[in-house]
Amino acid sequence: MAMRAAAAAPRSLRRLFSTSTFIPPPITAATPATPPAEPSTNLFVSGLSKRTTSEGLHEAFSKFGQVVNARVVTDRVSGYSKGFGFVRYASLEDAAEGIKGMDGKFLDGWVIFAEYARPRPPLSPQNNGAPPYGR
DNA sequence: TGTGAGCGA
Repeated sequence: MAMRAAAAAPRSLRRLFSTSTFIPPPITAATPATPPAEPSTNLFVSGLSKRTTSEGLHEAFSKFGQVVNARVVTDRVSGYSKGFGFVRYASLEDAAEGIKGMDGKFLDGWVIFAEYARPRPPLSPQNNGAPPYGR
């Protein structure tokens, strides 16, 4: 009565068992999507309004933790906001609270997203932190 | 012009 599911196995799965090459899609491999970075005091905030400034970020994120520094990325030529910024907290726990307290929330009329910033190598002092594309 | 999903000079 019951043993009929095995016989009625999906034809699609038949190939997987007949194939000698067991190559399942690795989950730990590089994913096309953007994986969340590891916990850090540096937060990456996106979805900011063009009118949002670093002060707005600092005040908005300071309500969930001690913000050491907040900065909105702006264009050097035009000076306009790029629509995202960075917020650095005093500790990792404050950063986590800031993410859970501001991620998916409204700021300046726009829904913003807060997450850990990607690990980035520091600038070399020998180059005085000058951009590689600046002769 | 800065109505876009983006990681900083």
